[in-house]
Amino acid sequence: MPELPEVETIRRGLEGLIVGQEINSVKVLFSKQATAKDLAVIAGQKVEAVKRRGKVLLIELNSKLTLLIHLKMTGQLILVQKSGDRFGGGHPTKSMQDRLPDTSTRVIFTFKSGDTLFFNDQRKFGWVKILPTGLVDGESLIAKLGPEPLEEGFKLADFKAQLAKRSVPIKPVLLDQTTVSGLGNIYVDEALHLAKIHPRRRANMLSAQKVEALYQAIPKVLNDSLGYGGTSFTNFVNHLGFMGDYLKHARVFKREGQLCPVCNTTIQKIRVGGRGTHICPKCQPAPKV
DNA sequence: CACTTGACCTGTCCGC
DNA sequence: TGCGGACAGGTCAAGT
Repeated sequence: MPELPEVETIRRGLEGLIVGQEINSVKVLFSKQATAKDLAVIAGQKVEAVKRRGKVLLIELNSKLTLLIHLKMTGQLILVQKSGDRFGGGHPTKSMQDRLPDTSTRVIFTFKSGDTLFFNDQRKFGWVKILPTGLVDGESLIAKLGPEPLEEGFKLADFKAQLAKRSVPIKPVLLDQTTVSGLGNIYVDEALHLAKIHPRRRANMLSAQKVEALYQAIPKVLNDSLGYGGTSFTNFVNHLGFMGDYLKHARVFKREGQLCPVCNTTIQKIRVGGRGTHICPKCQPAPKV
């Protein structure tokens, strides 16, 4: 479930807290998601930058190595700081300290400072791996990613061309990371509602106006969510263990039975491409087919 | 090649 | 109360 806004929320949080810190040790508790032998080399290295590509978090280390982390659906990355009062009261360091590690903890990174970074993942779909920084762009998943929707490289003309090539419903096209990177089930539903497009409309049948509305809706919903610290409805928490607030402000996602914020029609939940999908039947009229 | 389906996992919820 | 089954959804492999 962590999509672009959730991973970016974690990235921003971690960036301010671990850049410059030296890693002391790494403990792998579940070897299918991370290889202890490979990760051992990062002991003694310093964090130089925390980046993101699509939904993948990239922690760059000195000696030109990068730690790649994908949270998939239930992954969490939580930093427990040694000194709980370093950033003033109120953050959950104390309680997280008591709670972690827990049964979903898969990897534990310990810093020289005494801070600890926990990679938790209830469903074990996520992964942690280490690569030479120069090979990150060629990594199988990253090499295929489409443009970052919040950056300059996301161009209307390219987006149009991508959609024109696809005859399937627009929803799976947006979920496909090669079209645009970072979207998942939440923000696809939100963007399609904002653009007033039914998720079953064929991508190559959308009018130029609809494609443009969608092109604008995508960064809009992502930025809105970033402003609320992402979306939490099952597992997502940020780098300090806090939940995101976007769901309270969502347009349609997880709101079946409630009223559309635009026209007050009852929101429905349907299935598109095997995915639970939320729509306003009035704002997003079904294609004729 | 374009597209669809199943697998990977575990916790939760629903109906009986 | 317990149990089977559906469901949650990101990505990849294998299928049509």
